[in-house]
Amino acid sequence: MYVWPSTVSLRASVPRKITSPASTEVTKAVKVVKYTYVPLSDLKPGVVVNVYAVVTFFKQPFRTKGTDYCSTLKITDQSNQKVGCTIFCDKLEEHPKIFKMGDIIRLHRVKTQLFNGAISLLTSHGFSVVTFDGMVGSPVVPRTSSESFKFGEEDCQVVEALRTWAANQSLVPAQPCVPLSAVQPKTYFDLTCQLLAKAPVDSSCTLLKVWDGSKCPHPLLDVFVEPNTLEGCPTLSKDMANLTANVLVYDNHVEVARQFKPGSYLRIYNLHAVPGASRLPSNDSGQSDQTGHLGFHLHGGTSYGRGLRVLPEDSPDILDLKKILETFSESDINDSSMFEVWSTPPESFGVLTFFTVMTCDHTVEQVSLAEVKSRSPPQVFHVQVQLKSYQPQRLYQSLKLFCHKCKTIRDVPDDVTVEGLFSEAQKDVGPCNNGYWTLVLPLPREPPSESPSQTLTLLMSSQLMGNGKAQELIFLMGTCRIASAYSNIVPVTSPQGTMTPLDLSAPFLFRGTKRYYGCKQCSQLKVGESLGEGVEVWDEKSVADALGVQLLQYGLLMKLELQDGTGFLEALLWRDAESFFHVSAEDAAADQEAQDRVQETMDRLCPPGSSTAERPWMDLCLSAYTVEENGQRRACYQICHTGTRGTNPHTHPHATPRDT
DNA sequence: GGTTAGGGTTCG
Repeated sequence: MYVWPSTVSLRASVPRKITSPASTEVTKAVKVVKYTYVPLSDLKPGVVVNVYAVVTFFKQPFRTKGTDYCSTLKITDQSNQKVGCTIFCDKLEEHPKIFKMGDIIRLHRVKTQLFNGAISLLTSHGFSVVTFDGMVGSPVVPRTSSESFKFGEEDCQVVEALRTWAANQSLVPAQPCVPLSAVQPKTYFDLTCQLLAKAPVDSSCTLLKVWDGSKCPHPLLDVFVEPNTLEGCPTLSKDMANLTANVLVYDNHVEVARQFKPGSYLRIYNLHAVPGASRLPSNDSGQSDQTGHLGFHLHGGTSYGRGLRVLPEDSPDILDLKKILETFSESDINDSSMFEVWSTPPESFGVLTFFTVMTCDHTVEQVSLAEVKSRSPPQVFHVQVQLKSYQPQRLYQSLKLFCHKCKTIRDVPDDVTVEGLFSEAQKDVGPCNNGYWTLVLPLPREPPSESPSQTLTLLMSSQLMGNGKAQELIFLMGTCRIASAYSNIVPVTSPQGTMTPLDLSAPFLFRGTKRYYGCKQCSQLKVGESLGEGVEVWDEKSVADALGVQLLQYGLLMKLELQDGTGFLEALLWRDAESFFHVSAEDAAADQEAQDRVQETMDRLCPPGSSTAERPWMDLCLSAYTVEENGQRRACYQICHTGTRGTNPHTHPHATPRDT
C-alpha cells in the first residue's frame, strides 16, 4: 500500500480500477494507492499505465535531435508479448539504469501508443522508472536516482516472479559479455573492464585504455598518444604483458566517455574487435609493426545497443572483476620473470588460467561456437569456452557400460538393484550336479546366526583343481561377504539343478573391489563346458572368454553445455572422457579417490553457485559428426584430444576404496 | 508544452 497525494495522478496510475466518483472525493486526506501493473498483452492504445517487465534489448541513453536523451528498449513479461519502449528525458540520471539484457524494469506512468500496427510505450507526465538485476537469487535492490520512489514487499515478489519466469525462457540469445582472454577477432562483444587512462584523439574520437585482468591470446594493438594528453596512468608493464586493450570511441560516444574518470568500471556494449588496424592516429613509423594486433572500436551510432556506461562498484559483475584485478599487484606485473610466462600464448594466469590442454596435433584455426554451429559436420574445431552447465549432476550417473560388439551403452546398476538381483537368484539355489564342478562346501555363514535356510555354496572347477589353480576362479551360490583370498568370483545359481551364471543384469564377476558386467545381447553363456585351455592369467578378459560373456567396458558419459560469448553448444564427453579427467572409468566405478577426482574437476570448471566470470576458460578440441534419430539427422559434438591440467596431486590425499 | 525515435553493425 502506498501514499499518493494527488487524485489526478491517481487516475492515471490506476486506469482500470478507479471508476467511482466517490473515490475522488477524498481529496484532503492523503490517498492510499496500490499501483496496478498491466500485463503487456493487455495494453490498449492511448492510456497511461504501469508495467513490470524483463528487458530483452536496450540502448543506453543517446542524444536526440530534440531536447532530450532517448533510451530505446524492448521488454517482455509472462504474457510473452514483446513491446518496444521509448523513454525521453532530458536528465541522464532519470533514464533507466540497465546494465544487461535480462534486467527487470518497472515503469510508472507510461503512455501506450499504436505504432506500425503494434503497441509501444512512451514516457508520459510524471514518468518514473526503477530497474533490478535479473539474476534469480540475487538481492532485489532497486536501481534509481529518485529518492521518492515507492518500493515494497509486493515489488520484491513481482521481480522474483519475473526473474524465475525469464530464467526458463532463453530471452537473451547469447551471452554478449566476453573477457579479453576470449575475444575473437572481427566479432562484436560486450566488455566489462576498468578504465586505466584516456586521451582525446580528435573531435570525433577518444582513446580509452582498459583492462579486465585477463590476457588476450591475440597480441593487442598499442595506440601511442602524447603523454601530456593522457589522463590517468596506464602502466607500461600492463601494456607489455598484453593486458591493456586500446578502445577507440567514436562520434556520439565521445561525449559519454568524456565523463569517465580513470579507475572507474565500465561496460562497453557492441565493441568491435578489429585485427591489424594499421592506420591509426599518431601511430608513427617509429612504432613496431602491429599488423594483426587487435584494436577495439566503438563505432558511432547506436545500432545493436552500441554504447558505454559506468557500472556501480557494488554490482555483482564488478565485484567479480575487482577480485580478478586484485590478484595482480604492480610488483607481479613488473617482475620480468613473469613476462616469460606471459609471453607464451595461449597460457594465461591467475583466475583466468586455461584449464585444459589439447593433445591433438592438427592445426585447425580457433573458432567461435557460433561458427561451429554454422558449419556442417563432419569436422574438427578448436574452441575457447567456459562451462555453462553439465549433466548428470550426480556424477555416479555418468558411469556407463559399453559393448564394443553391439555398440550399446547401459547404466551401471546401483547397489540396491544388484542386491535385488542376488536375492532373486537365491530363490533358485539348490543342489546342483555337474561333472565339471566340484562342490567344495556349503560355507558357514557370517555371522552364523543368519537364517539357516540361506545356504552358501562354493564350487570350483575340477579342471582348475587339477592344474593347481583352483583358488584363482571360484563359483559362488548364495550371497555373502567373502574374503579377498579368491581373485575371481563368479556368482551362480542353479534353477534346474544346473549351475548357471546369474542374469547378466548383475555383475558376472567380482575381482577385488571391481565388478564386471556382460552384454545381455552379445554373450553366449557356456558354463558347464570345460574352462579355457591354456589360460595363463585369470583376469576379467579370460574369465569372460571362458564363460562366453561379451565383456562390457566401463566409460564416463557427460553432457557439457559450453559458452563463449557467441553462443552455447552442447558437447558430449565420452570417447576421451578418461584422458580428460585423467582417471580410468573402471577405477571410478570402484575407487572413491578416482570418483573424487572427477568431482573436483567438475567443481573447478563450474564452482557451485559461481558466476560466469569465475569459471575458468578451456581450450577444447571438438569433433562434429552426424547422428540419425527417428529419421532426423542432427549434428553432434564430442570433446576429444583434451585433458585438464594443473591438478595438484596434493589435493588428492589417498582415499580408501569404496566398500564393496 | 511539444519534440525527439520508433533496435538490426563502421567504414575510423
